[in-house]
Amino acid sequence: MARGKVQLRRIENPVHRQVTFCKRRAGLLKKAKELSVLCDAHIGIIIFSAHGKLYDLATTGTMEELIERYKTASGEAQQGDGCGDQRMVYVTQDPKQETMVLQQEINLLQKGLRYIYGNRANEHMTVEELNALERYLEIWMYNIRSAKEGMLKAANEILQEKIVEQSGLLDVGMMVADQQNGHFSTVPLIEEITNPLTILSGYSTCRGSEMGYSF
Amino acid sequence: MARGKVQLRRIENPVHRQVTFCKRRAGLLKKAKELSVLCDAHIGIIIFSAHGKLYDLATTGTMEELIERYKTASGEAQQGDGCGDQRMVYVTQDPKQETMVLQQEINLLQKGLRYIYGNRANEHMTVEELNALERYLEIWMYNIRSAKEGMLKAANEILQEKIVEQSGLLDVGMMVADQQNGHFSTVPLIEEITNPLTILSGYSTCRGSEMGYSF
DNA sequence: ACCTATTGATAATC
DNA sequence: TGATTATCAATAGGT
Repeated sequence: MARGKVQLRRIENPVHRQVTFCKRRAGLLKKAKELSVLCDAHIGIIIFSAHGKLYDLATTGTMEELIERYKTASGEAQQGDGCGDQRMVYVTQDPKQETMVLQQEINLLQKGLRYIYGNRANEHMTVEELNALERYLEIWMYNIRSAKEGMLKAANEILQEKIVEQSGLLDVGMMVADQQNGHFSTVPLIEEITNPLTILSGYSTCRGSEMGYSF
Repeated sequence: MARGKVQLRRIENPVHRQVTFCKRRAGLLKKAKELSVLCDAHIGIIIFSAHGKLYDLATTGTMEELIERYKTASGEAQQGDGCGDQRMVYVTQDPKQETMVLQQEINLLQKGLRYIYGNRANEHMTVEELNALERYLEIWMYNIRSAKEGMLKAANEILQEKIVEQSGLLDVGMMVADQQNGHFSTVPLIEEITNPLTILSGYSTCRGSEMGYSF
């Protein structure tokens, strides 16, 4: 890319190769994170350096989850869509897969519960799992707050209707308070919710030019 | 990239999102192949689109091979016994009661999951439940971030020890940077931490290996 | 590590 | 979809 076109073959100079490996590896992972955020994709990347060192990334949940999902998805697979140059394996989001994703998330949540509430000596969580959990929670909070907002709006609309109907004075504050402690089952949606995991609020950038996770 | 800087957040327009997904997915896989060729790296990529379609790439052998290798390489995570356990939220003595509280919370979480993921028409949550869930999540986030900070501090201490041991010049920045995309990938750099540790009075004397952290 | 000249990727548009 | 192109982003080579 810069100062000279690069040939698409193994870099012979070991120093250059190592430097390029570091730079491009960072670039690749950054691209993956961007794709994940921009397009609701769930991406797992496994990189083994020439010397066997492992680098990995799971934009959603844990790598284990993605691997499990991969196995079931690739098991029943074929076909391709019209777009890309790569083989595409799985076709549609079937209930089985969706159920599995859900179950995996529940498992992680339960593990997190035991870890947080229980004795940490009996429950071990990797940094990766903790990060995955944190991302889940952020998304949940977003969804929950959206839902509450939606409820409030719906409540307000109903109030408005009643006010119009009666064309009279009504103690609005009283009614809203009433709804809050009661049951309001008709929950308005915010928008299409494909998969909450993917409504990632863009990852934050570390100060400087490095990209990283929010802490 | 072109005609306007892109924001790092989910693309709302479904058409744009799909187009970008196709383009960037192709770009990502191309980059991976280049990295693999240029630097002798073995790379596996798993991509699930928002609709559950699977796209994958294995630059070397099969994905299954890479996955097996991944499990071996990442499975070398270790764990230790717990050190003084901090219970930040609930302190319930009776195991039976604690179990019950846990189970209740799990039930709420699962309900929340179904609510968020599934059809909201089939799952109703009251505002009160949503509020409770939100409180749980806030507490969780606090705990998870604390745990991560504890891990980081423990990791730093180990690094410090290594530096002292060698009583020589070691490029710490390099080491950490190297780990960024490796298995410490989600742990922020040392320099970025300083203050947050004040939250963690309880962890200060603990070593990572003594706390059940898996690095 | 850090800096730029270049190349490469891609968002908008047709 | 498939091209085109104006711009932005990644990075090779050098310090």
